[in-house]
Amino acid sequence: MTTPENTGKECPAQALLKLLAGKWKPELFKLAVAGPMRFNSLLRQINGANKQSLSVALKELETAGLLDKITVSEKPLHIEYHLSEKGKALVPIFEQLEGMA
Amino acid sequence: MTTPENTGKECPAQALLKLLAGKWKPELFKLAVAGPMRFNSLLRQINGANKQSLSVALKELETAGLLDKITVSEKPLHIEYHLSEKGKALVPIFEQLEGMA
DNA sequence: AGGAGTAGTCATAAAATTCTGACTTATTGT
DNA sequence: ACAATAAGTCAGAATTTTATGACTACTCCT
Repeated sequence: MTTPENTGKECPAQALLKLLAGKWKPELFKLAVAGPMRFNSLLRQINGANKQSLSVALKELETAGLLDKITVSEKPLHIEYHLSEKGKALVPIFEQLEGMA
Repeated sequence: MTTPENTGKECPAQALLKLLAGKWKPELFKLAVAGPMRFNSLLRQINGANKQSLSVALKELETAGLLDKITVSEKPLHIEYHLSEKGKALVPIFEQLEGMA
């Protein structure tokens, strides 16, 4: 018993909920559904957001496998964040949530 | 316009997500699905939880209309927290989330 | 009348999240 | 060569969330 608390059997939904509820996350998710996103654009279009938080949020969503980070090696050479398959699977859940809010 | 940012058109899912993701919330929700809950019992059975946070969490869930607070005027005279209809409507969403976690 | 149980509140403290502003690295346009 | 754009990182500050421990008020049992 190295950890007296939370010894494993935690709520499975907990982690996912916390991930999705973080600041700017739902915003990002919604935008990702609409199409590929780019860092600096997000910074401009999401009123009030700051680099740091967006950066962290994107990284978390990516780590969780909800977003794919893609380097586009063309013309202006940039990075795009796309909704992954796993991310798309969450869309109906978001819709239900919005439906009952 | 006390708040210069987030002037209205926010993600509808945002608030609900934040509500559900707070500490002990999923735990409480799960227990509420299993049956009526009582304050001191929760304090004992939820390892690591503290009065204050539970109190606040219950109040928030109640305010959001997910739990009903019922005073039982019988024998030992106590209070019970029940899952409301609105709360029950969230159950399938939780299940889906758990399914993909 | 005294002790235990139930359901909290309150002020304060510690911890986690989010924000700010300065700085970085690489690519592109003129 | 220089400035702008793109995509960040970093340290420190401000804010928000959670946790602690002490205390209240009411009921129940003996």
